[in-house]
Amino acid sequence: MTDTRRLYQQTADRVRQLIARGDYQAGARLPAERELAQQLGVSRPSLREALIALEIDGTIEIRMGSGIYVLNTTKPAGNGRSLGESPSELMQARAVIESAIIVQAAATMSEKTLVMLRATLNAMADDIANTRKPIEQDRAFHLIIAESTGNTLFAEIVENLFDERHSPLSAGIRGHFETADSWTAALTEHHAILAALEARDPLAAQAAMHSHLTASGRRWLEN
Amino acid sequence: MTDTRRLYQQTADRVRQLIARGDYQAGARLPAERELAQQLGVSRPSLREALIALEIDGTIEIRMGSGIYVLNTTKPAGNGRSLGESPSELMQARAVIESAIIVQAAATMSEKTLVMLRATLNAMADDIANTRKPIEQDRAFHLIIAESTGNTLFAEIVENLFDERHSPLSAGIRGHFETADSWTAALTEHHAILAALEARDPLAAQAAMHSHLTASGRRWLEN
DNA sequence: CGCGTCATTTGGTCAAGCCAATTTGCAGAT
DNA sequence: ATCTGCAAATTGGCTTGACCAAATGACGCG
Repeated sequence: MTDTRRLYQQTADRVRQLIARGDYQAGARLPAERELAQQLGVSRPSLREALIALEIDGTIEIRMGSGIYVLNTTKPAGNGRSLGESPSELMQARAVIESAIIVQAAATMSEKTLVMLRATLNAMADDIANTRKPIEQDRAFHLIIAESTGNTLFAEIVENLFDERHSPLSAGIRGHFETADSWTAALTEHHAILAALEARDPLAAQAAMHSHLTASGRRWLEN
Repeated sequence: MTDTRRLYQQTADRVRQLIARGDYQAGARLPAERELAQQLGVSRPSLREALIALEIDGTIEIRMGSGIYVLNTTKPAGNGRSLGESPSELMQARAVIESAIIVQAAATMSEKTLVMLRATLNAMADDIANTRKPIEQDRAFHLIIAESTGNTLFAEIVENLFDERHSPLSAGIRGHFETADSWTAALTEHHAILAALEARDPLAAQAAMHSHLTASGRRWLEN
C-alpha cells in the first residue's frame, strides 16, 4: 500500500518514529535541516512543513540559529493544558458512552429525526463518491442521535469527544484514518445503526453503535 | 511593536482574521496559494507553512488540485459547560453515563481500588455522624470508579458532570438535598455499589449505580 | 444532448540561494 | 592560565523560480 498522504505528514511520522525508536531522546538535538532533509530523502521546504507540524503538537522545539530539539514527550506537567488522551482512549470512551446514549435515543426516536439521519447518510455517500471527506456528515450523524434524547448534556459530551479527534494532538495521525475505504466502511456501519433505530430496537442500536466505534478506532490505529 | 514570531505564525493569524472577519465563511474557498501569498506579501512556501498550521488546528481543509476551503468554525472548545441544563437533565446524564462506565470498571477492579472506595465510605459515614456534608467523599467515590478504568476521559467526564451540580445555577436547590437523611440514603446506595464491585458483578454494579443516581436526582428535586 | 478529451487551474514538491540568529573558536589582553 | 571579544562557521528563516500531479472546466465530437 502506497502512502498517498501529503509528504509533510509522512515525513512528520518518520521523524516521530526516529524519536520513538530512541535515536533522539528528550533534549537531544536533531540533525540540521539540510542534513535531515537529505537523510530522509525530501527537500528542505517539505521537511520544514513537517517540522512545523511536529512543533505544533509539541514533539519538538525549533530554536533559530541553534537547532531542532526533542521535547519531553511524556509529560503533561507544567501548563494547564492537559490533552494527554491517546486515540485508543478516545475511541473507547466514545464507544462506551455513545452506546449508552443511543439506548436512550432509540426508545423515543421520532420519524423526523430518522429523516435527518437518512439525509446525513446520503450526503455522506455523496461526499465519498466525490472524494470529499465526510467529516461533517459523520459528526452530524452522531450529534443528531445525541440531541434526539432531548438532553443537552448528551449532545455536548458527544460533540466534545468527536471534536477531540480533530485536535492538534491527533492531527498527525489523522491522515491514516481518512481513506476512501475507511469512510465507506464507516458509512455501512452508520446504515446498520440507522436500521436498528428505525426498528426502534435499543439493544440492536447499542450493539451497532459499539461495533461502529470500536471498528472505527481499529481503523484509526491499524495504519 | 514589531512582531518577532515566525512568519508562518503571523501569517496564520492573518488568515484566521480574514475568516473571523467574515471575508471567507465556512465552506468558502480561499484565493489560490500563489494569489493569497502575494496578497499577504509573503512567499508561497511561507504561506504554505501557515496553511499547514491552519489545517492542523481544523480551520481549513486543503484539497489537492481544487483549493483551500474554510471549515466550520463552530468550536468554542474546552470542557467548560455553560448553564442552561436542568438538574433532571444532569442527573439523567450521570445515571446513563456512569452506569456505562462502571461496567468497564467492574471487570478490572483491583483490590487496591476497592480499598480506596471503602475508605471513602468510612469517611462519608464519619462526616454524616459529625453533621458535615460529605460532598468530597461523594465526589471521590464516583471519581475513583471512573479513574479505575484507566481511561482519563472517563474520569474527566465524570468529574465535570459531578461538579456541575455545584455550579451557581444549582446552588439554590442544593440546600434541600443536603439533609442528613438524604446523605444517609446516598451512603447506603454507595455501599450497594461497592458490594457489586467486590463481587465483580458488572451488571449488578450497573444497576446499583443507575438506581443510586436516579434516586439521588429524585431526592434533589422532590423538595 | 451526452460524453470524452484536452487545456487550465491549483496544490505538491524540489532546487538553489541569501539573510539573520546563534554558536563556536581563536586571538589578544589581563 | 584565564578571561574577553570579535569574527567565522553553523543553523534556522525566508525568497525566487521552476516543474510535476491532481482536479476542474470548457470545448468539440458523436
